[in-house]
Amino acid sequence: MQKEVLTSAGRCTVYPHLLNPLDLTWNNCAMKIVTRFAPSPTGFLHIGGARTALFNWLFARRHSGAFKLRIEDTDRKRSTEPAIAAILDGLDWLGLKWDGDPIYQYSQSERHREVAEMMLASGHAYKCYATPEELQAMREAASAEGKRFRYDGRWRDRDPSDAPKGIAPAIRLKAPETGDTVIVDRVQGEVRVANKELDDMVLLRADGTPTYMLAVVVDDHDMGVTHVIRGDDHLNNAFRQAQVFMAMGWDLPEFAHIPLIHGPDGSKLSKRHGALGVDAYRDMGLLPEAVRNYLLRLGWSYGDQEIFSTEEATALFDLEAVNRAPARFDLVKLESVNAHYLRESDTESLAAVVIKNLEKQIQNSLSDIEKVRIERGLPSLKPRAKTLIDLVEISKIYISGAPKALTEKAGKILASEVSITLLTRVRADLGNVEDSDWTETNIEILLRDTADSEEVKLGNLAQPLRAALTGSDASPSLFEVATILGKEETLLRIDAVLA
RNA sequence: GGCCCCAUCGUCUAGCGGUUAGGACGCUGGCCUUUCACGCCGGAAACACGGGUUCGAUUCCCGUUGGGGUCACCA
Repeated sequence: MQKEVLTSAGRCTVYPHLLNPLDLTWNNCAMKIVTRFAPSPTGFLHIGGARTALFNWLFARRHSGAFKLRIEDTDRKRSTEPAIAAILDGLDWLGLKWDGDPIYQYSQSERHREVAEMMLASGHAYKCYATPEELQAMREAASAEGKRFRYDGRWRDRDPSDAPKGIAPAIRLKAPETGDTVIVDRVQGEVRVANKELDDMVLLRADGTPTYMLAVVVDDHDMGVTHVIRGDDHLNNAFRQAQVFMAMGWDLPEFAHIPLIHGPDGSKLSKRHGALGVDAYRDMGLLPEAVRNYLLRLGWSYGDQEIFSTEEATALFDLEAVNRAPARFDLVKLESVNAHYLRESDTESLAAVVIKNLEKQIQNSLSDIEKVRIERGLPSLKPRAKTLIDLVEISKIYISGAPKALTEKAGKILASEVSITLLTRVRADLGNVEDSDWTETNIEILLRDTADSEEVKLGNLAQPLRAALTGSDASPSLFEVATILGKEETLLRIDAVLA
C-alpha cells in the first residue's frame, strides 16, 4: 500500500491510495512537516490535551518540522483569558515549546468568511434560509422517528430568487451525496464513511461568523499543517473537514487520531478521575519529565522500554506505533515513573527545588547550614520519595531543632524505659566524640561498640536514637543522619527527648 | 438508536501464523539491612465469546458480546 520514493528532500514514504479516489496531488514529501496543537481555551490544559500536544511536538521534532499552537477561540462566550494563560503555562511547564506566536483563530474570521464566499462562488456551498424553527421541527421529526437529525438540504438546489426577505442565510457546504469519503489515518488506518451519512453542514452562520468546521480547515491549510494529530473524538469530524479541503481543491493533511484517555474505570476521563489541569499534577509534586514519559507510554510503546529521555523519545516516536485502543489513566504508575525520575535527578538542582518548596511551606527561609544538610542528605532521601511533596516532607529532618511531632511508632519507642536507658548511654558516648572525629564511619563504629557492650542488637539502640533525631521510626541511615546533622544538633535532639 | 473506532495479566503494553505468551506498575514470597525505602532474586496474574480460513490461530476473516467516540447556525 505504500512505497519508498526519492524526492529532493530525501527518501520518504508515500501512500498511493491517498491519490484515489480523492485525486489529490501528493506533494508533502518535499515539504517541511508542520504539526499543531489547537486547544479551545474553555478550561485548563487537561491530561488528554497534554498528550495530544506531546505527540504533535514529538512528531514535529522527530522530523525537524514545526510545532505550532493555535488557540481556537471562536466561541466568544466560552473562551477566557485565564484559560489561555493556563494552557500556555501548562505547555511551558511540560517543556513543549511551540514555534512562532500562537495563532488566535478568532483573528482569522475575515479569512474564513472569504473562503466561504469562494466556496459559494464555486458552487461548493449554498445559502440556506431555513429558520431555527424549521430546523427545530426537523430535529423533532427525526427524534420522533427514532432517527438522528440530518439537515434535509431544502435550500441546496433552490433558486436564489426564492430567498425570503429579511432573513440572513447561513452558508452550507454542498456535500457529495453519493460515494464514500475516505480518511487514511496514520493511527486508525483507512476509515470510510458513506457520504449519505453526512449532511450539508453550516460553514458560515447567519450572523456571518465561521463555524469550527470551516475555521479548522482554513487555518490548517493556511498554516501549512501537514499532519493533524488530535484526539479520536475528532475522527468523525475529519470526514466533513476532508470534504471542505476537497471542495477548495486543497491538499489533505495526513490525519492521526489518537485514542482518548479514560478514567481508571474505563469511562470517559472526568474531573473525578484526574482530568485535572497539568498544574494540578505539578502541585502533586510530579516532575514534568515524569508526566511526559508517562503520557508518552500511554498509548505508545517501543518494545519493552519504559523510560525514554527526550532525545530517545524524539528519535523513536512514530505515529504507526500508537495504539488504537483507549488507555486508562493510572496515577499510581505515573507516581512510580515520577519516583524513577526523582531518583535519577541531579542532586544539586533537585536540592534547589526542594529548598524552595520547603521554604514556601514553612514560610521561612532556611539557613545555609540547613541548605547544606539537605543537599548532602538528598541522595539517600531521593529513593524514598514518590513525589516532590514526599521529598520535601522527609527533608524536614534536616531543619534545625528537635522534631516537632513524633510518629505513633516513634512515640512508642521513646515511651519504653529500656530505650531511654540505651539512649542515655548513647548520648554519653556521642558526647565524648571530638568534633573532628564526627564522621559517618566513626559514629557507626561507636554505635556498634555501644550495642556490643550493652549486649543488645544495634537495632535496639538505633531505633530510639532514630526516633529522637527524626521523630520517626523510618529514615535514612542513622550514621548518615547524625553525621549530616552534626554533633551539636544531634546532641540537642537527644537531650530534648531525655529532658 | 445511526455511523465510526476498539478488545492480551487489575492497569500500561510486547507480540505482527508455530513463543514455556515477554516487560512495566500494582500485589506477593525472599535476599540485602540499624529502620524505612532503593536494589536484587522468585511467585500469582491475560489472549472476551462463537464460527470460519489454515497442517497450525493470541495473531487473518465474519458474527456476538462488551467498551468508547460522534451525531448543533459548540469547539
